[in-house]
Amino acid sequence: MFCATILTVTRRGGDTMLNNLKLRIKKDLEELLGKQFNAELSIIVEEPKKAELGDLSIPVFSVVKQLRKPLPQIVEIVKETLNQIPDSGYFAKIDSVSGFINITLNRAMFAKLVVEDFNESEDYGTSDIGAGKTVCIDYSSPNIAKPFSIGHLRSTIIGHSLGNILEKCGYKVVRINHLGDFGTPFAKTIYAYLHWGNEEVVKQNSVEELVKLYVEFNEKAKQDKSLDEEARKIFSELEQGNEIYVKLWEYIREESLKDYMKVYDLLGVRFDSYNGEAFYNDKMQRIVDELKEKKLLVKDQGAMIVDLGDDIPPALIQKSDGSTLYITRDLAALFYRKNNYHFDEMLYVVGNEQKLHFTQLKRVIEKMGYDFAEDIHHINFGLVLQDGKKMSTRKGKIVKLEDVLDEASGMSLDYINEKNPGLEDKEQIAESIGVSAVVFNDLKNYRTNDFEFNLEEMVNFTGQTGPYLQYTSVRIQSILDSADSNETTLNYDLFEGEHYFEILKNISQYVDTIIKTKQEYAPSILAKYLLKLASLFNSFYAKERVLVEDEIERNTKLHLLKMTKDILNDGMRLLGMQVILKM
RNA sequence: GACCCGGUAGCUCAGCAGGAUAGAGCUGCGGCUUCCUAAGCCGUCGGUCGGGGGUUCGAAUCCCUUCCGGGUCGCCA
Repeated sequence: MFCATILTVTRRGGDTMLNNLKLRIKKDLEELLGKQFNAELSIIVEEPKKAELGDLSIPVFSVVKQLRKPLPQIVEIVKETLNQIPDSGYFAKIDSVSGFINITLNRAMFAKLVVEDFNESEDYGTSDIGAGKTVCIDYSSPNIAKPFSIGHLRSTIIGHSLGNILEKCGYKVVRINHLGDFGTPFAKTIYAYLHWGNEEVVKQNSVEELVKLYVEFNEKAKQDKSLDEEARKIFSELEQGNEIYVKLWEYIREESLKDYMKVYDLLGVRFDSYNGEAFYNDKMQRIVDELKEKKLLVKDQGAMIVDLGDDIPPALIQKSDGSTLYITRDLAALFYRKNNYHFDEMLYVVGNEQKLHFTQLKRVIEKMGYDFAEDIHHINFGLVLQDGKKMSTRKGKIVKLEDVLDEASGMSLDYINEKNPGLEDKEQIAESIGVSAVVFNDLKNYRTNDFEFNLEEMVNFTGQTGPYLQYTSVRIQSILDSADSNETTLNYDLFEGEHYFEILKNISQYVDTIIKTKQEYAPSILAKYLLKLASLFNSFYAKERVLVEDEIERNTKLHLLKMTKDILNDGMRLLGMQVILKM
């Protein structure tokens, strides 16, 4: 009877069953107790810290306070009331310990619900919170003519992963690589190429050579201040459509993109649009005009600015020489996206250091009188550190992401040669492990924090790492491969066992975890969840033999394993990791 | 100087819409393989939750203050 209700609610709300149960208990208790005492009460239903205490827990201190009755009396009243609610059929036991009422569920009954829900669901973990909504994500967005460094890693994988997670929640996702293919730095490269560049050499090794030229420019500019002036002039002319510069621009952009695609292929990252800053070159005047019309633009020290109030600095829209700035192009991009993709949310996966820029961007939109400022989210993230310092260079050289990925793959291969030398497709698998290790190492850390990039730790591939997840999945796969798959009935009583139930409970929380991950735009939430699930399985594996004689027991275990593996694989996919079958 | 972010075990990090004895991984130490992949599992050592006040029955979590580290603050992106 209740199964039906719960399953319906699950489909509709996208919550896990355990969470649903919590919410219902909360609501029912508040209603019944409220009626009884004519008071508005807020009941907390949580999970006890220690599993031995029970499956659900209700601290009653606040009730004691509000109703001004002795604690033991309140405990009795709440217990009594708990027995009256419709869900009480799920309770196997209700205890109380020093102000906490602990409920132990009828685990077999609960397990049946979870298993049935899993079986009936086509893609477990999906929800409809994003149905009919579109989200644009601006991520990766490297600056052209520079190597794809470790610094671009975070934006790329956080953005990619969030895209996957949003799709899982039913959103339509538009992935945008807002290439930094414009601006003064770019003009510097053009100047250097024209003056000191060698066409043949650049053709051979384009990006590397272009970077050399850019560096050379900056070194010479230190001596000769007029060079910066020259670059600004070139940029201004490029903006006006100077043919030579435009042609050069196209060439450099093409070559750089080719280089980046190698990394994107390695990571499995794809975009719907590669429209970079330059794309908006002819779309900015409209913005400037509109700002003028709305009397928001003022001249200040020769530049055109929008005043944003006392708490933040004004936004610089136009330089003294009339050329545009970063925010001008971002405004143009924003309106273009709003008009073409009709987004419900616009996410910018960009580092912490640009916080002010996005605050200004939102404020300008508000000042212009648009209501979608609140749909703009800066998905900020911290630095990648090495030995506590920003990891952009190593021995003075920029750390290329490709090199890091190669290094990780190489280490994986060493490990395979040591552990499983006979493995087929070793190189391919080593690459999957290495790349995924780097990806996971990033995503397991909470976004906004800086994190330590520790190659040493990745050499070990042990503990809270990508390979740990892959290994767990592979282990399960291996068992499933060697088992006959004609499933019969399951013995739900087995789920009374702690190590069974813990896994099952986690499985039931998958949807919730994904939704929370979306709400906080924090893939680390999903990453930590997967580690927990993998860890629970590995403990189970050490304790229980799966392929036992008893058919029903065997099938029950196999089914638990299959659910676990499906979630691990799906979760890894959402994070942008690669799922492998053997290692 | 102003604003923002961080400070939890030797190291890397969870926990922070207040709740039970503060958790993981790594490292160290000690165990586990006649049996489904030991990249695993189990045990153990290790903490004034930066310091000091306050609110509360109860604070790592909320408020104030202070110290330390990082970021940002008009013609870069």
